[in-house]
Amino acid sequence: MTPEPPRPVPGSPPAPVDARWILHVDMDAFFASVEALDDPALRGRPLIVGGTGPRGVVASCSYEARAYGVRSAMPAAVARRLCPGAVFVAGHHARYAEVSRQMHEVFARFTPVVEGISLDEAFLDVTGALRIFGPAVVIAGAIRAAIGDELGLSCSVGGATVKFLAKLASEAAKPGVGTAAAPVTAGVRIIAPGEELAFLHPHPIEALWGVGPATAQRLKQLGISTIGDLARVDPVVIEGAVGKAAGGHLARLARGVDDRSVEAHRDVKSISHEETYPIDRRDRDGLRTEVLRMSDAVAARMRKAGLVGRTVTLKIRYGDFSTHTRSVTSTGGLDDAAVIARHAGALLADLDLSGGIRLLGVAVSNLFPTGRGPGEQLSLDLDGAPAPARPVRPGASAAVDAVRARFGDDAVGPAALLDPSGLSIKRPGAGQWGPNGGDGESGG
DNA sequence: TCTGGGGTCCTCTGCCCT
DNA sequence: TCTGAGGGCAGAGGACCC
Repeated sequence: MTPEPPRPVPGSPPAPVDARWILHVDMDAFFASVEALDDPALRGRPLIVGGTGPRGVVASCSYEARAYGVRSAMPAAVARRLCPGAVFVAGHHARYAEVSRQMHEVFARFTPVVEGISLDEAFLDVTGALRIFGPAVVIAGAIRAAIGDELGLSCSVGGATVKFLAKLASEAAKPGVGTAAAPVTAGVRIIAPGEELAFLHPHPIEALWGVGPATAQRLKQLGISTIGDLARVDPVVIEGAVGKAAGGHLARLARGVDDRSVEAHRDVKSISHEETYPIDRRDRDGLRTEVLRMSDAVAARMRKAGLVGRTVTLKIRYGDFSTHTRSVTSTGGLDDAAVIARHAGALLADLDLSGGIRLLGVAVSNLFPTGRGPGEQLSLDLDGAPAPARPVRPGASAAVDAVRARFGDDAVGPAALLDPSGLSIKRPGAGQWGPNGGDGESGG
């Protein structure tokens, strides 16, 4: 397909065609916008996508909801209090993934070098496209127009010669953001070479990628509150405050130095599944069944990705929100639900559950492609005694995958996961943003 | 106000081996 | 044989991102 004819964005500086140019595309209120796209009745209303139960959080919200102070990652209970009239939607992850694929089809018309950060964000290295489509500002405008015309969605695009500045620029281009010194120009903000530090230094340190609440607190104790402050401090002092790796990295960013490239492909390092329960749990037998269910979910995703792993990690979070992990590393690769569950179950057996746990999770890391790493997986009996090593073979797991591919995820699974009626199998995935409260939609 | 789920990366500590 | 240093690795936890 041929890209849209480029539309110049007024007010943005021209970009030289000989520099490296990176764009950061960030969809505006993505999940909420997709919901409103699919259901016109939701348009123009305060809309909150996320967990609707007592322990849910806000994953995305419309700009109408933001006007009430609702923000992403906010507890759903707080959001409901701030905006009682909001419509709550549990969300449709598969639909968001589908729209995300369509976004990437648009990106691919402009450059093959696309790094997806999440469903709604991506970096694009458009250096090679400059001579075809024009300067970065024109490409940014064309992408934004194509997303709007073809998908019916709005996005913000930032552009710069380095990655993290492109991201900051897209945030500056968001609706409602902008100052007299740095006005927003139609959802596009380009940081021209030479303008970097003037744009960067007034930002608070929290704007830097990698500075969260804990790091910001430490830096503020040193009297550092803006990126400009950070740039004026000796990097050794920063390293002393936040550690060598992070300190050196932040010191470079504060000077506008970021040599990271746009990576079109990144290897997956771990695959996990975790869930928060509506009320704290102490039932060890029930939790062992949960471990099996989560192991089944993780194993299925690993096999789908063609990966096996060596390290199994069990994660629990107690009622007081303290989080603990226990892990074990096997000598061979594993991708079988029963084997993962036995490792995780043995780790669970060593933990004290008397205080009640709110979250349980199973993860597998140390991943490598099937057939490319250690060729055996160690099996543990449920009582923790190791069983003889056996080769990794498709066997029963492959049969399960084949049945699921043909008849759906609920068609087959471990017998222990049958519900009391025996008619259906509990599956992972419910409660993407925390346990839901009931019908998944309320309010209005 | 009370904190999801799926990730990555870093630091620290302890153990084992040389 | 004992001890200490140093490297590599595993395990655990923390911080951060979207």
